[in-house]
Amino acid sequence: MTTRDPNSADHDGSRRPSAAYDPADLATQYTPADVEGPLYERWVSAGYFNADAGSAKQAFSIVIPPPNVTGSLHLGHAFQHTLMDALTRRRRMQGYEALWLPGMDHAGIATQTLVERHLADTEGKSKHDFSREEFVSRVWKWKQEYGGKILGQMRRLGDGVDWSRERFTMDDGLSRAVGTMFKRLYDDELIYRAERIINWCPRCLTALSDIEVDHSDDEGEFVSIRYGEGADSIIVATTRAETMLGDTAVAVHPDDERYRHLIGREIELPLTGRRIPIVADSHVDPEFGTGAVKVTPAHDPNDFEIGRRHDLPNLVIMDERATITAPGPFEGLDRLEARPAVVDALRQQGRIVKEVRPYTHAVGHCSRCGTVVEPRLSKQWFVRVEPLAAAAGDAVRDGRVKIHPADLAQRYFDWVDNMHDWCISRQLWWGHRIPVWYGPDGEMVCVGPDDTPPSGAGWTQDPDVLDTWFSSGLWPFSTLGWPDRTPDLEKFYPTSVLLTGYDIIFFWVARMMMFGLYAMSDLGPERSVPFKEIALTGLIRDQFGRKMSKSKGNVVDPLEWMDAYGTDAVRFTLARGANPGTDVPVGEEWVQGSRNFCNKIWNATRFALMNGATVAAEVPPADELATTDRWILSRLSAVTAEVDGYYEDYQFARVSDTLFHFAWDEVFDWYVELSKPVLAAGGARADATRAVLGRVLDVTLRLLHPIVPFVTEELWTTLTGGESVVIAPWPVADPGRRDLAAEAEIADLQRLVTEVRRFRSDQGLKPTQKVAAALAGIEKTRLAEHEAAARALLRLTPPGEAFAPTASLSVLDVTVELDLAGAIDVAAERKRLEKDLAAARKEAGQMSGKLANEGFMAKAPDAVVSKTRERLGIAESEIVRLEAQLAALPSG
RNA sequence: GGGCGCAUAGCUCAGGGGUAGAGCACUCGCCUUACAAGCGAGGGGUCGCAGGUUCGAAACCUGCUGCGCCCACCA
Repeated sequence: MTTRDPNSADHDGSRRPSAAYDPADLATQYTPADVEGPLYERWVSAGYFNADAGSAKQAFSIVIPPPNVTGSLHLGHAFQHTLMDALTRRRRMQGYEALWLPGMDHAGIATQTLVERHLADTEGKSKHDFSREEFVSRVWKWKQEYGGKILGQMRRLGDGVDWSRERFTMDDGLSRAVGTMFKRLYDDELIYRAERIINWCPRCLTALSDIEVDHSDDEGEFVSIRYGEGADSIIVATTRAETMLGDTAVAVHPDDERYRHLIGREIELPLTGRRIPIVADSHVDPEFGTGAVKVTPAHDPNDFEIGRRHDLPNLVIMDERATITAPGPFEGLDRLEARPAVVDALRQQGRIVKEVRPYTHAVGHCSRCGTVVEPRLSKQWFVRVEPLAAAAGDAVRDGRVKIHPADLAQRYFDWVDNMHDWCISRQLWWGHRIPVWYGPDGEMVCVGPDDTPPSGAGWTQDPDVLDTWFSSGLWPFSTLGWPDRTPDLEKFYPTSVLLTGYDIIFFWVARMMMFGLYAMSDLGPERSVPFKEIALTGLIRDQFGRKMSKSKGNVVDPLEWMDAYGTDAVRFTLARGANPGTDVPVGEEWVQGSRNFCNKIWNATRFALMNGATVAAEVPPADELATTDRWILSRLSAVTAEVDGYYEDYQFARVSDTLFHFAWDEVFDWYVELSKPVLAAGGARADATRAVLGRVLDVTLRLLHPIVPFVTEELWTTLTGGESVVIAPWPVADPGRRDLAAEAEIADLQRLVTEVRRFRSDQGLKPTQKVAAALAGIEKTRLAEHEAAARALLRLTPPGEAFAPTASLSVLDVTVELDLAGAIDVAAERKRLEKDLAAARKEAGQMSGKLANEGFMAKAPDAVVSKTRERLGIAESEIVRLEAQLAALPSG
C-alpha cells in the first residue's frame, strides 16, 4: 500500500492485535471515573494538544474566551468548551496544526470586589487600609491562591488546550500589548481624554461603559413643578426632582407658542434663590410632559448637551457617592433621600402642580452590583470608535469574516453602526494602569511600554486603570505574542474561528474586531481580521427553557453531573442541543440518556471484541461482501459525509444526532443483530463480517471522538491497538462504498422483520418463543438471501412435519405463514388489520384525489405525479390484501 | 419607543412547498449470554388564529394574538 487509507486505523505502526484482547478486561458497564483522569493526563503528557508553530501543516486556531480568574466552571463554559474542543480535535485528526489557546481574564471590577470582600471577611480591612501597591499585590496573591480554579475544571471536561501557551490578561506579555495598543491609539488620536457625562456607579465608585449599564423599567414618580411666579412662571416635569438643585436653565421648544414669550427671560429657581434663563432648544419634545424641561447639565447627559449648546454652567450638586453637596437643607442626603425631601419642600411652597406615582420608566443599573447608575460629569478616557467600528462592520459586510448563524449578523451591525465613544477608564486599582503621565505644568505624556516615564518633581501617572474589555479586545493577537512578530503570530493569526455566546457580541466580539483590524492592519485586509468565522452559540437554559439563576434555584453544577454520569455524557448532551445561535435547554434526564448512549457504545464494542472483530488496513472489496456488510459500509460513508457537512456550519446538534442514530439504530440494533448468526456460522463470511464490524466501529468511534473523547479513546485503543484516537486520522467518506441497492434491500428486510414483530407483539407472543413458519414467496424477492437472518431475528423455525399454519400475513410479496399451535387472538388480529386497512384506504383516497385533480396533473412535476401513482398502487394492493385477510379470519 | 425572534406530540426542540420527526416522558411484552444504563412493539399532533399565494401550505406572504430577547438620552 503506497498511500495511507484515511479510513484505516493502521496509521502509527504500533498496532496491538485485537486477538490479544481478553473480554474479561472490560466490565459490562462503562465507568467514566476509572478512565477520564488517567486518559487526560496521558494526552497532556504525550503533548498531543501542543501546537508547533514551525509545522508545515495548515494551521487551525481558536483562542478561548478567557474565563474570569474568579470564575468556576458553569454549564455555559462546559457547553462552549465542548464545542471548541470538538472543532479542534476534529481539525487535529484531519491533519491540521491545531491550536486551542487557553487563558484567563483578570476581570477588573469583579475580581477587585471579590478580594475587597475577602479582605473584609478575613482581616476586617478595607482597601483604604492598604496602599495601592499593597492592595494590588494582595490581589495577585489571592489570584495565585484561589484564582484559576476553572483551569482544573477544564481538565475534568477534557479540554484539549495547549497548556504551554496559557495566558493571563495581566501577564507581562499581555500588559505590554495593552500598553502598546494604548500608545498607538493615543498617537493616532483614537484615544482622548475629556470631561463628559458618563455612567457612574456610586457603589463601585467607578465609571462604566454604556454596555455595563442594564436598563429596567422601574417604578418611580413624575412630578410637575412650577418655577417662577405669576405670568412668568413655567411648569416643568421630572422623575428626578432632587436634581433641580443643580438646574441652570429651563428649556422649551423654539416653536412652542405657549412659551415663546418666555424665551430669553429669567425666572427664579425655587429653594435656591438662583435665577436661571429659559432657553429654546429643539431637543425638547413639546408633546411630552409640560413641554418644558428643567436643565441640569452636570447630572443628565441630555441636559449636558443642551448646556453645551447654550453655554450654561455645569453645577455639580452630588459627590461620587451620590450624596447631595449643594449647600442648604439637603446637603448630606443621599440622592434617593433627597428626592422626597425636595418634593416635600416644594409642596410646602405650593409648587407641586401634579404628581404621578407610580410612574414606570427605564432606569439604568450597574451590571455588576445593580445599584442605580448616576450620570456623572467627570474627566475620563475614551476610544473614538467611529473609524474602528466602521472597519469592523465592513469586514463582516464584505465577507472577510462570516457570522454563523447569518441572521445574527444584523445584531452585530446594529451595534457597530451605532456605537458611541467607549469610556475606557475605570477608577479601580486592579487592572492595566493608564500609561499617561501628567506634568507639573499641565503636560500630558503617553508612555509606551518600552519607554521611560518622565521623572522629576510634579510628574504623576494617571491613577485609573483600563476597562477589562480593553485587554480582552486584544486577546486573539496579544496571546500569540503581539506586538512582537512571533512565529505563533505568523502561524496562527488570524485565528480560524471564534466560538462564543451571542450575548457578548458587543462586549467582546465587536471590540476584538475593531482592535484586530487596527493593530494587524499591516497584514492587509484579508489577514488582519482576528478570526475568519464567528460561531455564535445560544445560552444554556434549564429543562423548561428558563434562564438559570440563583434566585430560581435552577443552577446546575456541571461537575455534579460529570461525577454522576461521566464527562462524555455531559458533553454529548450539550453538543446534542447546540443549534447555532439558539438557546439550549438541558435537563438531568437528558444527561442520563447520553450516559446510556456511552454505555451502549461500550457494550457494542465489547461485543465486537468478544467476537473477534478485526481492524485491518483494508476491508474486503464489495464483491466479496454480503449485502448487510455492503449496506452498513454504505451507510457509514453517507454518515461520514453528513457529519462533515454539519461541522462546516457548526451544526453540532445534527452531528450528534446523526451519529447517535447511526450508531445506535443502524450499527448496534441492526448490523450487530444481523451479524450474530453470521459470526456463529463461521467461515469466510464470518471473517468478512469481523473485518466490517471492526472497520465500522473504528470509524464510528473516530467520528464520535471530538464530542465524547474519553469513552472513544478507551475503546478505540483497545479495539485497534492504536496509540491514541486523539492523533488518529479523521475518517473520509468513501463514495465508492455507497450502495443504494444494498440500502434498499436492507430497508425491505427491516420492513419484513418489523411487520412480523408487530404481529407477534399484537398476538402476545413472547419474544423468545419459537414459532414454526414458512416464508412463502421470499425466494422470488430480493430478500431471498436474507431468509436465514430474518428467521433468526424473528425466532421462526422451519416448518416441520406437522406444520399447520394458523395465521398468515403478507409483507412486500412475502407471505409469512405461522403455526401458532393453537388459535390466534382473533380480536387482536382484526384490530391490527383494520388499523392497517384504514391507513391504506386513507392513503388511497388522498392519492386518487390528487390524481383526479386537473390542476395537479397539469402543473405538478412528473416525478411527483409518478410517485403519487406508485403510492396509489401500493395502497390499493394493500387494501385488497388486508380485506382478504380480514375475510379469512374466523368470525366471532 | 424602535428592532429581531419564536409559537410543531405531555415536556424540550429539530424540520421545512409534495407520506409530520427526535430525545425524554407514557402504555404493553420481554432478565433473548454485548448491554435491564437494555431489547421488541405501541399510543400521542387538524404544526397558535384568520386571510392570501399555489395543482398542493405546517412550511411562502399579510394581519392578529401570545410569549421571549436585544437596543433606546422623551425629561
